[in-house]
Amino acid sequence: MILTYRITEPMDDVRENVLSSGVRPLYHPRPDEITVQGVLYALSDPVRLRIFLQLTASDCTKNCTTFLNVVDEPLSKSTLSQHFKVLREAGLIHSERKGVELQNRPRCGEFEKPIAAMIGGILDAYKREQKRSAPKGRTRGR
Amino acid sequence: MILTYRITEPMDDVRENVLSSGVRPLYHPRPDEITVQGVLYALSDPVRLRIFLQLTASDCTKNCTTFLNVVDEPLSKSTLSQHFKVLREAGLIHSERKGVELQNRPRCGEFEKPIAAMIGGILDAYKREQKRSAPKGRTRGR
DNA sequence: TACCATTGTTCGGAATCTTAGAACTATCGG
DNA sequence: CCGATAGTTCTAAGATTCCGAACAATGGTA
Repeated sequence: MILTYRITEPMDDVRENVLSSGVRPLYHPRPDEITVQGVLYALSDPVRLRIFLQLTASDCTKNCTTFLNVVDEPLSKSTLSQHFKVLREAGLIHSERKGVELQNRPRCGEFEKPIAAMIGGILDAYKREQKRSAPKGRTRGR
Repeated sequence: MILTYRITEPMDDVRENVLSSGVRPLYHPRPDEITVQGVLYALSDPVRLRIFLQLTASDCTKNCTTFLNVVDEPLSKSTLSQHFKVLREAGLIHSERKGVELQNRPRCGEFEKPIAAMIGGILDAYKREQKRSAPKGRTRGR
């Protein structure tokens, strides 16, 4: 996906300008800065697609750790952190620091019309696909 | 995107089974084998998205060489070949050998409903985005 | 049949991206 | 202040992607 989507600079550069505050501020693009290509790239990864789906499905905000087991093999914290950054900088989710954790929610309400329609189509198709492959003897309850 | 989308085996393995016919047969998934994830991955690359858009825009088939300059920097033949393979194996295009060249066309008519809607949404949003960014002193004609 | 031009594929190495573990920052609760 | 928790950054290993070069298949021409 090339450098087109490297939005943030190395930490050293940041510290120089911000006089060492420690944590990098969270970057969120404006709705009109959200691109088709950026969204497709963000959702082209199975982990990120599932995270985004689950965030849109439930109406509440969720922290990152919630998704450590979003796919079969458990992910490392650092990988997850990276995935959230990609989703955030593509404009798909909003993240807010709340105490020690990060509250993440989808930005569905903010998308411009065509982007909103596109994302709706993606989520819809994905949900149907899931529904079709899942229903094999699901043990109800525990 | 991991090996999930490595559909074809190394050439040596192929030759063993096919008793050295030379060219690998072109793999096309059935419509019901086309996945959301596969499509998103295929279109997450700027080159492939543009190729696909241009194939759907014009109604005719096009060979690979046509797209050597689909983005600013000209691509190499080998890279282009790889991109077409990805689009084909994701189920987005159909390729047919016709003499010395490959005729490529989008498979739009074949997609299952949800996938078709998803792809429609993507292309629509992408077209609008292009339209918005392009209109700066376009020299009409030559 | 031999030869050459054209189109696309495969191979191999360099460049780039992704991942995970370790070290680190920041916040909250005793 | 100390320990526990949640995320981030760094770095090195592993995977992908890209290109040039060599190759394969077809078609035309002699």
